[in-house]
Amino acid sequence: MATNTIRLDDAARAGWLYYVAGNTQDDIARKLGVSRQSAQRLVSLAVKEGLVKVRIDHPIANCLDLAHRLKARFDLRIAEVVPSDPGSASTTVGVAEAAAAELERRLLLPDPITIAIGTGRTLKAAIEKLPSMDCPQHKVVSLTGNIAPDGSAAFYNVIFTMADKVKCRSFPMPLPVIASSTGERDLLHKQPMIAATLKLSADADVTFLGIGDLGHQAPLVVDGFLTDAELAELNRAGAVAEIVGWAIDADGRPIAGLTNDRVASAPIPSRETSLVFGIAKGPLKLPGIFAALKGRLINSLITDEDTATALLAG
Amino acid sequence: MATNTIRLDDAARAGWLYYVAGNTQDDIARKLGVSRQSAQRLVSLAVKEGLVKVRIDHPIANCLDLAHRLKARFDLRIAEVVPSDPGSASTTVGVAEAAAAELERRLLLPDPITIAIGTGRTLKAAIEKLPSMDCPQHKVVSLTGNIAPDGSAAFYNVIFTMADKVKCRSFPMPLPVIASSTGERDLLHKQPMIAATLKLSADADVTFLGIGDLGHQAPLVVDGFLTDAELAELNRAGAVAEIVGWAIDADGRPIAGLTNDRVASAPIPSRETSLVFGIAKGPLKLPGIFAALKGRLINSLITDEDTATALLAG
DNA sequence: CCGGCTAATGAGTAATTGCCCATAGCATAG
DNA sequence: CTATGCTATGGGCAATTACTCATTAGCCGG
Repeated sequence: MATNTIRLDDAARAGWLYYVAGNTQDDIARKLGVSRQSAQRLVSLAVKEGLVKVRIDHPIANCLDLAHRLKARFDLRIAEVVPSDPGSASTTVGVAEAAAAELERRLLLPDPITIAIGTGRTLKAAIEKLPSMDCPQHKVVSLTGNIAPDGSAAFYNVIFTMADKVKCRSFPMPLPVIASSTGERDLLHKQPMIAATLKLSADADVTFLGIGDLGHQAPLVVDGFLTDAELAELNRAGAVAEIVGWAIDADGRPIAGLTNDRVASAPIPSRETSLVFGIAKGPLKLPGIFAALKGRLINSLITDEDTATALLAG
Repeated sequence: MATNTIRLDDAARAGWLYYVAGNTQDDIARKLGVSRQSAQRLVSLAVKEGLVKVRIDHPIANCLDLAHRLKARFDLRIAEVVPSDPGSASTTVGVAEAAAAELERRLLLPDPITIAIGTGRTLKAAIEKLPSMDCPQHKVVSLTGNIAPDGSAAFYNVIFTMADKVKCRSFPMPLPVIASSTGERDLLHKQPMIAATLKLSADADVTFLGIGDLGHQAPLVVDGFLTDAELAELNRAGAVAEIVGWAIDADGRPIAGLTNDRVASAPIPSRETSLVFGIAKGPLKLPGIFAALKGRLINSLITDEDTATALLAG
C-alpha cells in the first residue's frame, strides 16, 4: 500500500516536472534517478490516474454561441457546450470534464448545499474527473437505488465513487433500481430511512442527471435492470429514453404504467426549486435530450457542439 | 483583429482536441482541415497564450510536510510548497501557478474583497497565469507607484496586467516608486486621490507580495529605481531584501533612513488584518524570505521545496 | 531449495512532435 | 506595375515520446 502511495507521489512529481515545469522525460529521468522508460511510465501513470488536470481557458466562440441559443430556445438556466471531437466514439470525453468543473464549483461553496445525483456512464466519468476534496458541509443524495439485479452494488450508481473522492455526507438509496412490483416499491419507499432520503432529494439545490437511451444497447438492458421484452414493450409505448430509470416519450412525458410503475428511484427534483443539469452528448442520446428539454424535466444542459447543433435544428 | 481572434479560437480548439480529447496533431490537422505543422503551431500557440492550464492534483507528500512545518515554525496562516525543478534557473515556474490559483480562488468569491498587489517578476508571471475573469465586485490596489525613473509606466508594476486579465476595479498609484526626497514623497501622499488609495490598501483583505533581493543583480537596480551607490549604502546598513521598495535587514526590520525615507509605496498591510502572501523561491531570495518571516511582515508563503527546506534549516 | 508467478525493467523500434528553412502569398510603398 | 518586406505554409529532419517484447528481480507456496 505504502509503495503504491510512493509510486503515485513520484508520478505526481514526474507529471509536475513534465507538464508544469516543461522538462523532457529524459530530464525527469535524470532528476528522479530512474530510467527514461520509467519516467515515461510515471508520467503516463499520472495521466491515467487523473492526477493531471488540463483545462482550456478560452471561450470558443461557436460553443458560446450555441450555448446562448440553447438557453433561449429551451428556457435554460445554464447551458454549456464543449467542442466536439469529430469521429470520436466516446460519449463522455468533454462533457465529463465540464460536468466535473460545474460540480466542483458547487462543492467549493462554503455554505451547505444538497446535491442530487443520477446514474450512468457519463456521470461516472464526470465524477472520476473530480479532484479530491473535503467538503463536509454538503450533502450528496442518490436518486436511484444502488442494488443491481444480482444483489451486488450497481456499478454505475456513482454516489459511492463520489463519496470516495469528495468527503461529504452521502445518502445512497439501499433499493433495487426497479422493484419487482408496485406494491414492493411502495412498501420500500415507506421505510423511514428511505422516506427521509427521498425527502432530501426533493429538496436538492442542484441535480446532475445522465440521460439513458432506450435503443438496442440501452444501458438499463446491458446492466440487467430491464429485459429485452420489457424494453420492447416500453418502445411500443413510445419510450425514447430514461432518466434515473423513468422511461419518457419523445415529448418528455413519463410513460404510463409498465416498468414506470415499479421504478424505485426518487422523482426528478423540480426545475422550479433545483438547478437540474442534464449531462449527455451524442446522436444516441439526442432523442432523450430533446425529450428532456421539451418536457421541461431539466433546466440546465451540458453537451457538445454537434449535439447542440442537432438540438437547435430539431 | 478579428483574424487574431479566430486564430486564438482555433488554437483553443486545437489545444482542446490535443490535451483533453487526446488526439494526435495529425488527427487535429485532419479534423480542422490544416496541415500537421499548422496544427502543431496552433497547439503550441494555445500553450504560449496560456490557454492551456495544467494542474497536478496530488498532494505530494514531501511538499505537504514542508508546508506543515513552515506553518508551525513561522506562525503562518497559509503555506504552499510546490515541487522543485532541480537545475532549473527560473524563479517563477511553479510558484507563479500556485499564486495564480490562490488569487483565482479569491477572485471567484461572490462577496467583494480588496486585494493589494506588490510588484516584481514573480508576481507578473503569476498574473499572467490567471484566466480571463470578470469580477467587478472586487477591488485591486497597487502598493507601489507605477512610474519608472524615465517617466514611463513601470514594467513590473503588475496592476495593469491584472486589470487587463480580470475585469475588476483597479487602483494604481500614479507615483514614482522612490521619490526624490522625503518632502516630495510626503507631499504626493497628501494628494486626496493618493491618500484614498493608500487608505484602501491598508484595508486590503488579501495581499500578494514579491520579495526582491538586494544583491548584485537587484531588480530595483536593474530597472533603474536605485543607483549602484544607493544599493551599496543599503547593503552597508544591513539591507538584504526589499518588499515593494522597502529595504529590510536580515531580521525583517526596515532599514532606518536612506532610500526608505523616500520610498513612495504604501506600507505593507498588517498581518493582523490581512492575509499577507509572500511569493518567492530560489537561493537568491532566501535571505529576503527568511527576513520577511522573521520580521513577521507576511503571514502566508508560497515557495518551492528547496527553498522551504532551506528556510527550515536556517 | 525450487519452480512458477507477477511486476518491474531496459532494449529496441515505431509513432509523434518540435523546429529549421526555403518558398509562396500578400500587402504596401515607391 | 514592381520591388520589398512581412507572414504563413509545408517539406524535411532531428528530438522526443509511446509502445512492444524479452528478460530479470522479487516473492510465494510447495
